[in-house]
Amino acid sequence: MPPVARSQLLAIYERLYSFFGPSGWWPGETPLEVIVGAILTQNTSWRNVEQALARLKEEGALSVERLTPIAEAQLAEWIRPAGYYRIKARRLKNFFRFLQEEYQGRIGALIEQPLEKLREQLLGIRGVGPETADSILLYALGKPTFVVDTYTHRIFSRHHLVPEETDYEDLRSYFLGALPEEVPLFNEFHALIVRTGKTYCRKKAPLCGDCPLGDMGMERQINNNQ
DNA sequence: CACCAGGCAAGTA
DNA sequence: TACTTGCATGGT
Repeated sequence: MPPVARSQLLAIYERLYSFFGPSGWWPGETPLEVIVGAILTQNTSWRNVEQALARLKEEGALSVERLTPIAEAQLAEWIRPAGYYRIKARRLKNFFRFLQEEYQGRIGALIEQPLEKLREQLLGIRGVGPETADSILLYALGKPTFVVDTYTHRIFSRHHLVPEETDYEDLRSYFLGALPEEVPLFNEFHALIVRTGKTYCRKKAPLCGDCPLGDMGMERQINNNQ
């Protein structure tokens, strides 16, 4: 039996959806913009990423044709507001090299590939870890994977819904195993988790008293204390 | 001023 | 294998 039972997980989803309403994620107009945003937002506030994306649009550079051959130093300068701009320029170039070499620069060709093969390929790119890979798969390509992030771990471990030591792949497996395989559900659930984390589950100043999850998870905590 | 944000990889023991 | 550190801007 997984740490999070199916019925409990769906109840949590319903609670969050009732509280926040639909999220409309991912905030990006094209698959390419979603992919670039996924790399730029690594350990970085979305507000900063927006500035970098806006700059790329101003420069007319937000396309596969422009980004594939672009000079890394030039790209770094344009994405500077997103932070870690040198390493992220390298990571973006790594992605576009992969896209060119494996798929002739065609994002449409990615979508035809099976989920697990594509996930392994993305994880093989330097600078694309599990969260970035799953974000690209779900939000840019519409594949049925679940995106885990720091908020997922923080919220679920704080509510004693999973053990503190649960890692990324374990959390992803729990969600995938407990939820019906529906892209819109995976999409909305992750968005709701991030919205919950931003408002009610910060690293400091937790504000757990006002958390929309209320006391969901307390039963498990009592069980653990037996 | 300190701390944090929708990670990831490289270095160390 | 299991920690630790570097990467960097911008908002609270």
